[in-house]
Amino acid sequence: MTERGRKSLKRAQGEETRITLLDTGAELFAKNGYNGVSMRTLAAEAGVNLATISYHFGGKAGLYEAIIQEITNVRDQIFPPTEAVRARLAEAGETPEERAEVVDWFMGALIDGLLVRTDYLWGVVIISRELVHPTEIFSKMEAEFFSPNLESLSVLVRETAAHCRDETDAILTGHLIVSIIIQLLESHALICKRLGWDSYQGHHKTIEAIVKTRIRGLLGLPMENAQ
Amino acid sequence: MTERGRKSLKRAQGEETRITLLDTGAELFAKNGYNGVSMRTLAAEAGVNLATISYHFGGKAGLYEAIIQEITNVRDQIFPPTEAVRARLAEAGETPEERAEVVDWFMGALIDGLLVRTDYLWGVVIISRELVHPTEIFSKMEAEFFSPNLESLSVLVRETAAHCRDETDAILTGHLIVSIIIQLLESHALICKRLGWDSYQGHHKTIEAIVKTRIRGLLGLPMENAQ
DNA sequence: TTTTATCTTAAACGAACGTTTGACAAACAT
DNA sequence: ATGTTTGTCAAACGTTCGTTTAAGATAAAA
Repeated sequence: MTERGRKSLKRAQGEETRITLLDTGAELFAKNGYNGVSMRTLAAEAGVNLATISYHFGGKAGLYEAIIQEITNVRDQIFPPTEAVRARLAEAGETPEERAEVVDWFMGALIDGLLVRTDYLWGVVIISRELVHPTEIFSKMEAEFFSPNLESLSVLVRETAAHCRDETDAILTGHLIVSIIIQLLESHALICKRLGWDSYQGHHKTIEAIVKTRIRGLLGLPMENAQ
Repeated sequence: MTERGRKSLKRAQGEETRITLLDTGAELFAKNGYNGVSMRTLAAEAGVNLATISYHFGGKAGLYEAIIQEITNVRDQIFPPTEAVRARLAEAGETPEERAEVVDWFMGALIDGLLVRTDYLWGVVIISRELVHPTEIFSKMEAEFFSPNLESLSVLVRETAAHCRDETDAILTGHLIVSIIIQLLESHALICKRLGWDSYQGHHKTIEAIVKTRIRGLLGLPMENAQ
């Protein structure tokens, strides 16, 4: 959410305001929930006038939906799409270690897109929060965000796991994997406190190595050479 | 949250109202977040007058804190406490399969306390939500709820896992395990939709078998005989 | 019965909410 | 130069929020 158009000075000003509101809104909504953020604090935090939000997004709900849309737009930059997974699987060999390396690649992409790069962090937290109490936008989010991502994961599980009973197992196990990543984002305060860290900064490699190893094991793959 | 005193008719009336408010509040706060629930809708949903909430709990914040306290009070009924884990580990043998059976027991207790019995479901969702944006009650929750539970888990990991690099690995892996259970609660709507289920009802055994097997693998233990 | 304590209730309070309005400045198009 | 579009702003709108008050109802204690 950092690029901006260069059409004209006046347009650029408005676009910059739009981006500022999307970024500020994502962080505040993720931290405090939709109802926990007032338009006045949001405007103050973004350094704009109260009415500017309604001007650009039609209102509070409009801004919220725009933030969610922003995430679904860059979905494939975070989660490797199903075709990419299939391609990678086709290239790889059939030995357990070779299958495991595909899993490493997938988890590496996930960790890089969500833990290392933090551009879309708050957006993903917002979306994952919507799961607890599905409202009318749930169907849209399910179709445009969750379903494709979890499809990638169940393909990965089905084609790599050493122990996979049936389709239910593949789908549920795919969900278990994404659960781990989501929760790494949401409980980063608790995890850092327990590990004596200030933040994940400087510990990405440690986390990545542990998570990759554990996911390998979860899929019944060799845990020794996670990379 | 179902037992009640029998001191007198009048006292019993008030206590019943208290319990109704705790139950109703837990569900509403879990689904909509603290700021997403108004005292008027809460009172209407519980079938009591608006002022009754303030009478019993001092206000909205008081009810919220009472709900969280309710969960920390029954913490050990959900998460096996550290001493129970150590005792079980001491009884068990040293073979991988015997270690794995201790893990099965732990996961069975967790699934039973949170997925099968649903008394404390909403409370746990509320607590896990507080993780995203720690406030002043975070320290209290960390000390009274999370720290003991995660201590149990890191002991379990340290004493059973076949691949455990160091203390960081044990703590983080313990967190990965609880992440899976928490997310099973929070995203039950999405999971059921993906699996074509109405709810978890009638599928507890399926979930339990898959989760136990996957956790065994995650810890580098034999995945064949999960029970 | 009278008194007291416990619990519920309707009504009102000020504060904060999301939204709308109309005026204003700056950069466009003609 | 002139009118239009675009973006920002302060002020006010009606609504809903959490809280408080004072009165009423019921069971226990005197």
